[in-house]
Amino acid sequence: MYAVKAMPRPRSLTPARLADAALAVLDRDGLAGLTMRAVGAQLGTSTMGLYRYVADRDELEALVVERVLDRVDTRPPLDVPWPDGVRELAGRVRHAVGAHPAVVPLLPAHRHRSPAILRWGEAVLAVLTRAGFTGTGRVVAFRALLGYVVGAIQMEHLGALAGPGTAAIAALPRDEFPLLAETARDAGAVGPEDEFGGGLDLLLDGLARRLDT
Amino acid sequence: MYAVKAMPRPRSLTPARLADAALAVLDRDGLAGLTMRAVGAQLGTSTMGLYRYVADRDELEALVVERVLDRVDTRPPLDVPWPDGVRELAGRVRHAVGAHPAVVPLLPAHRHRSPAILRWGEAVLAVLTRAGFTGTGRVVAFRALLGYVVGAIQMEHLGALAGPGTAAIAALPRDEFPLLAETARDAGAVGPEDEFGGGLDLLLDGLARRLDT
DNA sequence: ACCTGAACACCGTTCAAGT
DNA sequence: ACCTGAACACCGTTCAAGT
Repeated sequence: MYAVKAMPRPRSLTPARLADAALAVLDRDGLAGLTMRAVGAQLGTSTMGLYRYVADRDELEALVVERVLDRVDTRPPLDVPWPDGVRELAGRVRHAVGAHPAVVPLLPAHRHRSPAILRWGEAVLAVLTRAGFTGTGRVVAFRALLGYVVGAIQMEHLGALAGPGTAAIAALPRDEFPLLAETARDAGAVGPEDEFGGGLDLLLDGLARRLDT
Repeated sequence: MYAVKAMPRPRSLTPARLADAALAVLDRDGLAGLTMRAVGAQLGTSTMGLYRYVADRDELEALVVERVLDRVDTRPPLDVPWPDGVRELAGRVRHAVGAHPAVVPLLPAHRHRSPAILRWGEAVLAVLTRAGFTGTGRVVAFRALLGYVVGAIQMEHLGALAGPGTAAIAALPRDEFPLLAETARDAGAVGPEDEFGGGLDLLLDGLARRLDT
């Protein structure tokens, strides 16, 4: 009979539980409320307990970002025309982020290291490659889509034209910003969905032209 | 002879000097180093002295953002074909931000309230309007351009494909992210200038198609 | 009127101590 | 091995006091 190794005390937390708690705090109290102390309290453990699972606050943020993005389905839709495939993939990210808007300010800084976003990027590239993009053309296409999706989602949630900012802009001095005021008024007729989709369609049309020639 | 009002002691600072000092700190020490204490030290005044010119840290950040964006020429280029006009305006913002990359993380939060960005938006709309865009089509065009410019500039400086991130991505497990690895390798042949311009051209082509029909 | 320094209520994180 | 609380070095900001 072998000597039984002394059982180490089981860890009381899991990365998943930590991520859930941090996201709950973020949703409830916003980014300013997301502190190590608050997450500790949310879990009923000491603040310092978190450091057993996470090296620092930065890693906690990465965990929250991943918790949000991990939900997006990253299987490439290859059974539809490629523009529809791109629309579908872009829409999935937009939808996942829309469920937790407080995470938006964290996205730019943590995008690189997110496995979920990497999987999503691979899916976008699968669709683009199937469509016929290669080499530097594919690089530009991919970067443009990524840039647009990142920027548009941010605009939607930290909104200038859409959302609460619209009214403020529509009230701008008409003599100094006549076109901006007019455009803000017109913006009322365009929902956030159409705004996101409309801009994406512009990009997709531009991409389609590259494929023709 | 009138009684001379007691001269109030002249203010020792100006908003411009404050903005300059804050930008100098930001350029030197990065966003984490931009503190009220550091800016006070930079000016040789007390920390609390700043509060006479700025309500809080948020306003200090807005001042820095404005200091960077105020340099962009916002006269609409109406003497060239409209796509060139848009390229020119987008390039000016990109150039101004490129001179102070540490300001990038501050842009999304302070974009709305920046007079410089409003003037820039007015110029973009002038070009678009001259090109023939109106109503909701103009709204979508404007928002798409804004979203792309914001997103692409952010990508360039917090970079995923371009910059230091590229090498990391190129070293990804080839079996899990084959297309991402391939694309990152191809990205070496595309400079940041071409990447920004190439994506913008896609958008402009899409916009041109809207005008034809 | 303008500026200052001490003090307060927070942070993230180090570290020695508990079980 | 795992968890804790006190303590440290920072923040932004309030407030009473100085000239």
